[in-house]
Amino acid sequence: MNELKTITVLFRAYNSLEKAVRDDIAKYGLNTSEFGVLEALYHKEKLSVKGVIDKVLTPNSSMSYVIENLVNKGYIIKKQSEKDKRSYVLELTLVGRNLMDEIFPLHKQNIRDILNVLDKEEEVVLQKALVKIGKSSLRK
Amino acid sequence: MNELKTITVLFRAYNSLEKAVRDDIAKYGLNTSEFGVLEALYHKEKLSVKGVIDKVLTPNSSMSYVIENLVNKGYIIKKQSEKDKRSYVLELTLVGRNLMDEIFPLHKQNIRDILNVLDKEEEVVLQKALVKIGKSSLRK
DNA sequence: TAATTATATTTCGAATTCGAAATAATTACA
DNA sequence: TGTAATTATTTCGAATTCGAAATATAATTA
Repeated sequence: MNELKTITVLFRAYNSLEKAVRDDIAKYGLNTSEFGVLEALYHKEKLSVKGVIDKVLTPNSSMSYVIENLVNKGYIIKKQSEKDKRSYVLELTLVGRNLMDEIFPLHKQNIRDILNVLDKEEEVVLQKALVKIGKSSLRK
Repeated sequence: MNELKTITVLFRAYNSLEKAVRDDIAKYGLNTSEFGVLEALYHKEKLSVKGVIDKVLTPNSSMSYVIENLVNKGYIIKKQSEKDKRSYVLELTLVGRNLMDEIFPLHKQNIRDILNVLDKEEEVVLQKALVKIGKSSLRK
């Protein structure tokens, strides 16, 4: 059949899923990049800028901008590291944490509602295949 | 385990795959949106702007811009439809077609090289799961 | 046929994204 | 130790992306 079908359906699935997430998160005045940073900090307490970059999919040149916006919105604080003065440590503010306490469960449920069209086994195979693809595309 | 693992690996797989494609196509001075339009026209001969939009993932507000660039680059022509004067018909120029004759097989091979980490069966399951997810996220 | 609704496309303004180069601090190593 | 290489982050400028509103034409309906 069509040799590119897999990439086509992957791109489509990503796009509609990403849009569902984007629309959901937009209700709280956040975009996907911002949410990614908040999510990373929500789970890790403290992270350097580099630490966040390693967790999310936003390139460093965009990250400064994203972080600046989050600081301006009052959701995170940014402090120069004592040990390594090149580095800046990020942390949620109380407001940021409260926001995530509110949003995160809804976000998670929203995604689960979508993914629950898959049965358990199917989801596991999917995960494995996607991990393989992720690695495989890096080697190019 | 982690309930969000599936979306995480999906986003990662998409990102690295998309970057591989982007870098590949960038060699020819095209971005992903532009390539999507050329690809649609490469297979369909003629399409209206709407026809293209229905095939690719670019929203209409961005499409005008993408099309304008492709016209300026000399890869497509755009002509008002006789039947329906709201509509504009797009078509590859000879230059555009030659370009695609050159690029498309390489692009296809590039993607197959990445996807061939999957065995046949795995790829089929993946496709099915992704189609389900695509539909499921639209219903939100 | 006039008025209404629907469809195709563009415009607008603003936000986001990117790669490449710059800056600043740290580490390696000759 | 001094110089080079590496790492963390930002800046810059330009391109791309988006949603919402506008425009223009076509189809529907009263």
